[in-house]
Amino acid sequence: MEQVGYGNQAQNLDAVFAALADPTRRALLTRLAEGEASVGELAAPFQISQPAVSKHLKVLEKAGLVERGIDEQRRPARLKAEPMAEAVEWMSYFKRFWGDSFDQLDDLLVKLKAQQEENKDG
Amino acid sequence: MEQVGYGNQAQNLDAVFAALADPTRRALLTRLAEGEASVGELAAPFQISQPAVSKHLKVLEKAGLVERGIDEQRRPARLKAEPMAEAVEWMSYFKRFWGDSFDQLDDLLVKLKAQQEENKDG
DNA sequence: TACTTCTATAACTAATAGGTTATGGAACAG
DNA sequence: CTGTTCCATAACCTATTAGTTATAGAAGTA
Repeated sequence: MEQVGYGNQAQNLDAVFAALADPTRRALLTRLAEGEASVGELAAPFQISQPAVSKHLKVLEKAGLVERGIDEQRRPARLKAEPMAEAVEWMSYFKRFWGDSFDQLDDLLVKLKAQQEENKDG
Repeated sequence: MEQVGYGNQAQNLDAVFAALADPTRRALLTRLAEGEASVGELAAPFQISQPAVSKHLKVLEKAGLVERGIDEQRRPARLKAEPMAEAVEWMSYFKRFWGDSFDQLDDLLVKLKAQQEENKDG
């Protein structure tokens, strides 16, 4: 049984929003959007120590935003963006307070989906 | 110390994501979506002290998510959701990673629309 | 084996966050 | 004025965060 509103996802939302609240971590995610990278590769552009990057990666990992792999000595990090969808979903509750842009995206996707259905039928 | 310039947008994203990382603050925003409320009204349902709520409101205010008014002795809080749009915009860069197939995108859409309907009904 | 590379972890520090109680001030009610 | 209501702020405590340096271990290389 779930209550309406927050509760089940709240804990993960805590972790996701907190992870995104740090500019270095956001930059790491942006870098990872280009492809997986080792700790060393991630640390290089930021001029903070390697242990600091390892810590950031751990925060991202706990939020579910990053997965780690094994490649010889390396432990490459890989982006996992799904938790962002939950964050966006939570914020979508408020979209009527910030205007139509979200609605427009929504409309566009509905139209595209409808076209897909048309193609299936025809 | 910062090495590579994070801009004003980044600073605001820091504040917005950090503000959203607390479940009490998210609950306050959800409450404010129903309309403006005084500090006392906001504090009542949560079992934390009034000064704690005042602090949370200050965090939300600095993130631009809340505005304060004046009504006799009261200082009602009012939702301002625009900064959420910036947060969503930032995350939209990663949309391709949480579903590049239309079916997955459609799943998200269905969830969002379901919430929308809930809001209309509730 | 010995050395180098890559990363994690421990130990420490300084700052911030989230909570408390106490208190004071501003705005109404009498 | 007196008292009450509403709220902000101060002072304080504890836990967490973000960084550091030092070190150890695992894996590849000579």
